[in-house]
Amino acid sequence: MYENLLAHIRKYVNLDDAEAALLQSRLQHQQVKKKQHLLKEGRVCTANYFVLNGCLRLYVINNKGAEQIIQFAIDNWWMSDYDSFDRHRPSGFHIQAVENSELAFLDKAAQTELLNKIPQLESYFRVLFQRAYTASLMRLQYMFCLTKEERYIHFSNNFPEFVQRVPQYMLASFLGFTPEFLSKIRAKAVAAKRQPSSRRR
Amino acid sequence: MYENLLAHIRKYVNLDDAEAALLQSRLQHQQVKKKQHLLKEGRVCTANYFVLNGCLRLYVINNKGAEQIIQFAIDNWWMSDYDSFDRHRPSGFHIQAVENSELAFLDKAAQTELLNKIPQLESYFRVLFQRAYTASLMRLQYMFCLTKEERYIHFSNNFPEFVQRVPQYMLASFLGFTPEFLSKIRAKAVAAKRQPSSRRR
DNA sequence: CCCATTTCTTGAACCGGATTAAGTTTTTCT
DNA sequence: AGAAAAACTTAATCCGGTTCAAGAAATGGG
Repeated sequence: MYENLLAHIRKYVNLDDAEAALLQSRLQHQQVKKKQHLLKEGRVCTANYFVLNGCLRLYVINNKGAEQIIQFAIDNWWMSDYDSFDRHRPSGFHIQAVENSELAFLDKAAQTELLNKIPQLESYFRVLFQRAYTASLMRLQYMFCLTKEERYIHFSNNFPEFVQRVPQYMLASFLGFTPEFLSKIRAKAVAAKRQPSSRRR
Repeated sequence: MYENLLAHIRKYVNLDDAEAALLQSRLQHQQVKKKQHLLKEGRVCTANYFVLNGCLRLYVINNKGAEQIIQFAIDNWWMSDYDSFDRHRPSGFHIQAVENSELAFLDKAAQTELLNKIPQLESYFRVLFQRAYTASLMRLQYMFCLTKEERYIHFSNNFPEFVQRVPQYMLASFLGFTPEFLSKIRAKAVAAKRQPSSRRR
């Protein structure tokens, strides 16, 4: 059980058998069906979720009542509202399954205990948060420096499998534009493929 | 020396005298003048900087040749290109002093040694990166959900001192719009203040 | 297998904010 | 103090992308 998670942790730090056993004894397992919520706005986020397989999304409802996707989590990613989780404050986010998913999770007590008893986990999460922060700054850079069309092209070149995996309207939301505009970009790309010479005129 | 930094660390974790002494022995000190660079695009980032006082900015040159500010660091903030720093890869960023600033910094060897010898520092940085990541997701949320004018108003309500501290064209860049547009927003705000009743018509 | 729901597409009208260009004010340096 | 550089303002024009509306296609649950 949780072999994928243990393997993921061991890519970054060493865990002896006792530590792995302790960790496994505190991990909880959850199956969620597509569209099932793990967190709703106004509730306190009580878990740090690890996606064994499947896909989650974290989103807000904006002032026009529309869903705005802030983050996705796929296989081998952690997801939580860390501010709500750590400080026991009501969350402004929703977390929902995009696909039927299999999750491992730690509640707050388990997370705290494990960080105390297994110092390597502090290293593990330090590295993960450092990378998540770096990735998030890169995302801000793309938001600032690229047009919406360029952002879509860049993203679909870098994560072609992911583009196949989620509905287009969710991808549009994540990239910061409308589904209608994404349709237009794709229509343009198809037209360009059909008559490649026209791109050069 | 470095009392501010030690105090900052001790807000999050315990450090005994020996650990504090070890840390201080590895910290280096640097004064930088306004506009002086700490990192230029194409170079490897060799330090993790802590701002004792002053202000730094991290920016890129976009495809139109203009500076795009990604992040600021003021008193008691760490700043680095962590990807470049950790993996010894050429950076795509510039780091420059916005004001004359006093810095403490750790080079890669010192950072590695200290993280190994003082496990609490892993906890300290884990917490800081977790918060930085959370803050960065909030920033993405504002980028997605607010108009540029709303973003300026929100930011200047939340960080009024900071708005006073940096040139307007840098603030405009950080918030993702042009200096001309910021001028327009401010002109509008002044007009509204002069004739408050007109806001209600 | 079929109906309901979800997702995707297309086009016309519109708008938030960029661009360009010129002038003004403020700061800095000697 | 005086000149140069840096920072800010204003206004006209333009465009990337949204909004709105309606229909078409795909998906899925009973």
